[in-house]
Amino acid sequence: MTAASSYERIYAVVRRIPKGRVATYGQIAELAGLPRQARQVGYALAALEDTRVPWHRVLNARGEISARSDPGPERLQRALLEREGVRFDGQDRVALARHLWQPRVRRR
DNA sequence: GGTCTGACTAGGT
DNA sequence: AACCTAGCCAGAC
Repeated sequence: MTAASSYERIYAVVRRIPKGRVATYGQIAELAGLPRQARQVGYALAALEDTRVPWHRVLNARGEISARSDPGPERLQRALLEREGVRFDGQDRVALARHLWQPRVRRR
C-alpha cells in the first residue's frame, strides 16, 4: 500500500462525513481499511489541499480538536464546526455521544 | 536498515 | 476527570 493510495482512501471516507457531524481519527482509519493507523489520518489531513474534503470534522477520541505541532489551524477548525452547528463545551470539547457520525455499514 | 517523529489511543492510577 | 505511560505504525532520514 503506497502512501498516496492510503491517503486517497482516507480522503474518501472523510468526504462521507455529513455536515454537522464529526468523526475520530481512529474511526476514519478503521473505515478506510487501515486499522490502528489513526496517526496516518492526521498526516493525510495535514497534507491535504483539496478543499472538498471536510478535514475539520475529524477530532481526537476525546472529542477535542487535536493540537498541531505548528499551531494555527485549530481556530479555523473550530469556527468551521460551529458554523455547521457543532457545539463545544466549556472545556473545548464536543459531545461525541451527540455529534459522532455513525455511518451505515457498507456492502459490496 | 536502525532511529526518530508525531492532527493517535487504550488502559491504569 | 486529568494525567501518564506504553503501544502503535508509516514516513523521512
